[in-house]
Amino acid sequence: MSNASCHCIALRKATRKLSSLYDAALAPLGINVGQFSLLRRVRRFGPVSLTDLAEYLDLDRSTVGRNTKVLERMGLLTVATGRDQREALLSLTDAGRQVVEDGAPLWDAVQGNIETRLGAERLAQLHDILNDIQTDC
Amino acid sequence: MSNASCHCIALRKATRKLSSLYDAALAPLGINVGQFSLLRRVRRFGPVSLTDLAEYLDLDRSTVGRNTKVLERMGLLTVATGRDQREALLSLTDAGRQVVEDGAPLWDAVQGNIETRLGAERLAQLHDILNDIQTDC
DNA sequence: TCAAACTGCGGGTATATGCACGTATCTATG
DNA sequence: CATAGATACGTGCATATACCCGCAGTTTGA
Repeated sequence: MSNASCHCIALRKATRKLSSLYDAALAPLGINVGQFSLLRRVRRFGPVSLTDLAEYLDLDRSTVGRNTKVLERMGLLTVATGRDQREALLSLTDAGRQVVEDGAPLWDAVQGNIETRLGAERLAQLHDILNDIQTDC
Repeated sequence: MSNASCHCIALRKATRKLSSLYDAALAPLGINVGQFSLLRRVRRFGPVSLTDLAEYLDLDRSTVGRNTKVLERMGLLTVATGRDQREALLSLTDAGRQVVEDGAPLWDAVQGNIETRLGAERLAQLHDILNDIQTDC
């Protein structure tokens, strides 16, 4: 079976496509799906440090640091120093909260599209498999 | 169901993990899974233009152009001008062919691991779903 | 034949992502 | 209390990825 096309490449390809779908849906807000996800995490867990946020998002800390810089420049979140002066505590600005709120229906729409297209069963299969992939290392 | 976590983010996360697995396996060769995939395509279809290769890989042409530059710098492929002087025709060098050959067993190993871990059925489900995602736009 | 339309690329711009390294800060121990 | 070790970040480096624009070479239609 290993002669089949690379599972990794197939996954990457699908990820690009799916990302572009979500990105297109959120485009009216001027943010992409990664940024939307990050903002929602900050809304939910903020004020939160970069390290903790990176853990939640399962991304490298430095990646999160750079990604937040973009959102900070956009005025969607602020970075404050905590009691521990090393910590960069992230919080949403009013604009950031607004974007998350405005984005919800847009995100719901794409998410719903995907669910309709794939159906509940295959969707469950997908998440089950993805989960396996992530927990195997 | 839309309250579940974002399908796109889940896919991206799994893609990062899986990519790093493949990358680790190919690390002895000094290339990553994307580069390995590209080299194999060039071996199979070369000499091939950037535009055609981009189509095969389902990547943006400029992305492929940049990615090939890295491999060219590594001495794994060469860029020649075709009859149509605009075309950049890609071919593997001897070193490139060697890398593809040496990489085959390494790639087989990871690919096989994944297949063992997921099992044939779930693997078929995965590809079926990924295929759907890609063809829906 | 000659200009218009088309095509193939390169480069600029921007984000995403991870690793390695350096700096500032905190903490625990002698 | 001073210092070694741990922790939180930032930055440099490298690749991945896409979009847009402009240049140059090609093809085509009048």
